[in-house]
Amino acid sequence: MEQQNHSKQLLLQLNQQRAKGYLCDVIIVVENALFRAHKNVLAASSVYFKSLVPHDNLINLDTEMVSPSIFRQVLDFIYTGRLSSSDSVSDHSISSLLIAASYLQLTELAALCRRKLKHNGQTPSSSNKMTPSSSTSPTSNGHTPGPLCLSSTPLHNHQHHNNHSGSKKGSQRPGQEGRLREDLSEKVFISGSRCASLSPSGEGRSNGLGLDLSKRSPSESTATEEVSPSSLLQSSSPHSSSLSPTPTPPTTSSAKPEPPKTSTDLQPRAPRKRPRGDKVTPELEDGEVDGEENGLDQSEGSGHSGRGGGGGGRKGRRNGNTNYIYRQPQPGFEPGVGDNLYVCIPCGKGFPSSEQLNAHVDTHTHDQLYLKDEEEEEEEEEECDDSASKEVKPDAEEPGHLCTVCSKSCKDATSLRQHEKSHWLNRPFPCNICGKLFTQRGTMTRHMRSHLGLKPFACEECGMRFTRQYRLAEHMRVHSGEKPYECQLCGGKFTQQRNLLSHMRMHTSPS
DNA sequence: CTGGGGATGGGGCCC
DNA sequence: GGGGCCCCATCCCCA
Repeated sequence: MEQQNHSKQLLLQLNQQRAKGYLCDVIIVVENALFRAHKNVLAASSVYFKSLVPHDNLINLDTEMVSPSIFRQVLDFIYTGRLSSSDSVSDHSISSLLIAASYLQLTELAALCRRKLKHNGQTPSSSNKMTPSSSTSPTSNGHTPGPLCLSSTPLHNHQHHNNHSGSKKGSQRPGQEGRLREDLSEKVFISGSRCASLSPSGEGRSNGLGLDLSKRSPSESTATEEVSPSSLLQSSSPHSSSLSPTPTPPTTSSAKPEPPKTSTDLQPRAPRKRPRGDKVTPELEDGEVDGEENGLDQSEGSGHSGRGGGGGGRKGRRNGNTNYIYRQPQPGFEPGVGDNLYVCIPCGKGFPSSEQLNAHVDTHTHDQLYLKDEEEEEEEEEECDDSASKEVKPDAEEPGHLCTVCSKSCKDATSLRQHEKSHWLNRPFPCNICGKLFTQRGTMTRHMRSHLGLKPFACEECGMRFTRQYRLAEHMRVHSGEKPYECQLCGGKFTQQRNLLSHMRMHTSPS
């Protein structure tokens, strides 16, 4: 007994889910475009993806090998077994597809392309150099094989992933692992910079994550094919910057040399049973993007944007401390509930399709982005809108470089400018993943790292990793036992200044 | 159950 | 852009 159309129906369902972003657990970045997909499907179709998806939730493809339009066809093929209509599949397109298929080790697609070219009288030789059979496998590290890279290195030897596996099993000392990871992280950053320079727009700005944060107009962003719902949301921002990959070889979110899969893997020898109970790791855990951005996973809480869910979940605690300008869900709206899988972060409205979301996103005016965060700032708002938010004047006439808003004295114009940014109501730097807005690019970049799990700083003692060097230094006192902060009232000593301050509040509080 | 301490994550801000 | 620091929030452990 056999269900005739079982596989066909299954694939159809998967493709429909992909279209909606439902349960998609990986994002493939190709130039300006983001493609959401299912790891299982990719792994089942491509040896290349199979080597990457277990470790990475964000895969950056080499734009020299595959363009967004081509990858779209590739993805369509993976999910349907068919190529696009013939009109769009010219010989040139087929050649490009063949290159992409070879690069991605999609043997069936590559064979299909070769047959097609042969049928059309073309010789696929030029592309054949990348065919799977020629062992041009992408370097397993995911760092692009590139046209000139014909390495047949076994995937497991791949430095990047090898590092991963080694670290998990403790075959490597935590410290060594940490150092290796750090190196890898740096490599990624370097590659990001390099790629930024290759950005066609010329405006490419590396965000330090290997992602080009070049500003793009909403129309540009929304026009991007297959952009994930979350990225669409980000794109809705006037300052939207589509999450564009740097034209580098498949760099992956793995800039993080693969973080431990679970919190327990990070377990320091001891301080705690787990680093943070509320947070497995900041990695882009499977489904995190979907869950948080699409509101699909209600169990995961409201996520970064703080919409819905009442602040539950791992990061709910952050809600009280965040200054989302654009976070309040519409009353009565429950993101991700029912068919409204596409949620607009700014207003919290849900839509059943990306098209409807896109249309809705366009209705947000520029002004909406600059809604005041706090009512008490209303008075300042006028000043800021008139002066600071437009262009902070050099303030050369102010003797002490006084802030026009709070009269704070700054040592020079640069400091003043930076200080005045704190008064700006607009936050020109949006996170492409959760949509949160920041006053400084550096803060946004740091925030993005938390999404992507980039933790360059590793403790050599326990292997625990941090996003900030300062945190690592702070953490090291756990191992050294150093307690440099002493309470002047009771003599209590603390490893961290903030805990001393917390302690001091205990002394000073009425209770 | 509660409060204090230890430890960590994230954002703001300044240098 | 990155480093450093501060602050807030939170979680876990333990007395």
